[in-house]
Parts: sequence; C-alpha cells; structure tokens
Amino acid sequence: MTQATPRRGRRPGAPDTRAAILAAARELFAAQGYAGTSVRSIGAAAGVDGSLVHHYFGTKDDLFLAALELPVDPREMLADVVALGPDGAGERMLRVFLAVWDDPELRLPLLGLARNMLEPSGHRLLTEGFLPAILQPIGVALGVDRPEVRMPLLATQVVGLILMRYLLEVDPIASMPAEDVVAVFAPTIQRYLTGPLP
Amino acid sequence: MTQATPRRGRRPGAPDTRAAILAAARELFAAQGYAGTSVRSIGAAAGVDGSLVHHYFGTKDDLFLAALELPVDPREMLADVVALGPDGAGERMLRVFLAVWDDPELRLPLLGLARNMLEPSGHRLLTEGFLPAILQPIGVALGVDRPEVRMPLLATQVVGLILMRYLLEVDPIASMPAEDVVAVFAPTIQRYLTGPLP
DNA sequence: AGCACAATTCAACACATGGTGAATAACGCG
DNA sequence: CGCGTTATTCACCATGTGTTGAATTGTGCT
Repeated sequence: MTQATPRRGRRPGAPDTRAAILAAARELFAAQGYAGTSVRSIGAAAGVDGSLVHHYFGTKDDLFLAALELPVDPREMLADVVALGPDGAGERMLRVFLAVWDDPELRLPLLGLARNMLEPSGHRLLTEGFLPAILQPIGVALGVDRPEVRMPLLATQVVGLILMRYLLEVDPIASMPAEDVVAVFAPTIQRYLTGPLP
Repeated sequence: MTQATPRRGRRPGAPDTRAAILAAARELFAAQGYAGTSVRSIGAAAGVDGSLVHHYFGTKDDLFLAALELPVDPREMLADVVALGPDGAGERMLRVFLAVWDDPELRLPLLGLARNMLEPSGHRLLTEGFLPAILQPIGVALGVDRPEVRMPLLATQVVGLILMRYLLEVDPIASMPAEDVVAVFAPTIQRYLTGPLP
C-alpha cells in the first residue's frame, strides 16, 4: 500500500485555506487569548502547517490584528441610537450592544478583543479605540453634559456586563434572555447618561 | 582587582530574600499577569537567580497561589455590611470594596487575582471563589429575595468598576475620589440588591 | 509540452521558558 | 575548630515558541 498523499507541495483539498486559517485564528484567539494561542495550534486547527499561517498572514501580531477586524463599522450600527436624542438612549444603546454580541459573525472578533483587554495590546485598543473613538462621540452626539465623565461611567456597567455574560459566562447573567437584560440594565445606563452627577 | 563577591554559595546581603521574592512576584503578577511573568524575571526583580525562586516556593503555580494569598479574610471585612440589613447595604458594600482596594497591602494580591480573571485559573477563582463563597453568602445574610440573581447582577457593576478603576486605570474613573464613586455607584448597587427584578 | 507561479510541508534556528541537580560558600552550633 | 544545614548560583535539559528558508508538487497559461 503506497503512500497516496504526497508529503510536500500543494494539497488542493481545502477550498480556501486562507479563510480556514483566519477562522481558526478567530476561534482560538477568542477562546484562549493572544498569549495562550500558538501559531502552530492555529495551523493545526486549520489542518495545515504553522508555516503556512505565517506565509499568509505574516507575523503573529499581524494575524491577531487581522482576526480582530470587524466586518462592519460599529459606529454605523450606533447611528440611530444617537438620532433620537438622550431620552431612552440607554435602552437603545444596550439593545445594539446585545445585538452586536449575539451576531455570530461579530462575536469571535469581539471576544478576541475583549479577552485581551487586560494585556497591554488590548488595553490600548480599549482606552484608545473603544472609549474615545466610539463611546465618547456618542455622548457628544447625544448632547449630554460632561460626556467625558458620563461615558466612562456607562462603560463600567457595559464592560462588566459583557465580561460576565460573554467572557466568563457566569449564570444567570449569561443565560438571561436579552429582554430581561435590557429591563435590568437599561435604567442603570440611562442614569449614567442623564442622571445626577456628583 | 580581585573578584570580591563570591560566585556561588551564600550571599548574606539581603535581610530576607524569601520575602523579597514574594514581593517581586506580587508586583509582577499584578502588573503583567501569570502568563506574562517568568520565574526568571521574578528572580531578577528580587536580585536572585531563578532557581532560588523555585527552591523557596516550588513550582510557578505554587508561587502564584502564594502571591495571591490575602493577609485577611475578606468575609470578615464584610461582616458589618451584613449586620445592618439590606437598607443602605449597597453603599456600605461599596465602601468596603473601595477600602480594600485602596489598602496597599491588599492591592497587589487583588490585582494579581483580577488580572488573571480571563485566564482559566483566574476564571475559576472568580466563579468558584468570589461569587459563591463571598458574594452569595452576603446576599443570603442580607435576606434579599433571589440572591442567586441579585448578587451576579451586582457583580457586573462591581467587576466593571474595579476593572476600569484599578486595572485599566481609565480616567476619570481611576482618579475619582472615593466619595464620588460612592455617590455615583451606590444607587446602582442598591437597586440590584433591593430594586425590581424582571 | 513547457514554464512560471502558488500552495504547502519539512527541517531547522534562535530563543525563552519551567524545572532539576550538583556545586559551593557562609552561618550556627557543638 | 569541625560539621551539618541553609542559601545561593551555575550548568543543563526538555519543551514550546515565532520565524525562516529550502524543497516539492500541483495549477494554469501560452
């Protein structure tokens, strides 16, 4: 019985190997974080050698950034949150966040992003990306007073909720229906948006 | 010029090397997390060889657990939170949390704990330690209804606040006076304790 | 048919890691 | 003084890492 499959060269089995590698990278980065995921393991999960990963995506850092890329602009999704003014904006915002995190196409990149929040790279993405580039403009567009205080306040609740619901998956937060999540947390967020400040 | 310092054997310079190693471990684990900290770097920070770290504390995991050990029982500090019943318990609890995190002796172990929240080991410490062993009993002792729902709700806000204030150090949350933190977040926490549930 | 090119694997390098074991120097106690 | 014990470093080992480069095979174009 001869070895039918060649040991080197092209193996035209997979339809699009590049996409498979990227998907595997998303999966593993989301599940185990950047440091906890090796290039070789990504290759293995995609059924190819680790070198091929490097061949397609360059360095591990490059691959990480590619895996984090969102297929849509998050600001666009929050456009109609802003449109209707600050009344009820807390609830609308919360609904968008939940919808985004429940979108299977967005979930893995977001998980990869969030799971690396505590490492320096992800730390920067949060403090230089999410907060000033997304949250802060929303506050300004809503016309609330002192958005530079209110939006970080709001962020504490949103980040904590995301963390417990999607990353740590702590019950009963993780298994709570979206409607209940909105019912519980919308008042809090609304209070940070329009309530009293010290 | 002869080499005065011996190259092997005892170097009685440091008064208590063991304590220095533990302190360095706390510092580095808190700043860079478990995976990001090497045994050798801990040794270097304490001015000794990496082997000595292993000699004193055993495996890296053992050292990590030793570095996380709190010098007091956190339940004890929360005793008088429970004593006065659920009215105003949100504010009292928040004050205890802030006091604990502002205690320089407790801060490093807590940071080390929190920074590893997202890795499997720290994940277990949160979901099997903090939540059921500390928060849940408080809810029960306070006599609130459905503590298994209310305490995780409360945890989302506490965790998010801790994260932004002490780990990510996002302004203005990080630089806010404790009194203002209480003023802003106590109503939220109180609402999760005694407010309406869906 | 022939040839460039893309896809893929293998072998290897340089490096960092956690851990082990032996060697050596100083201390404390008799 | 002598001796055991402790503190400490050094030299390795096995392993896993990211990355590189060469080798090989298939595809598609002319």
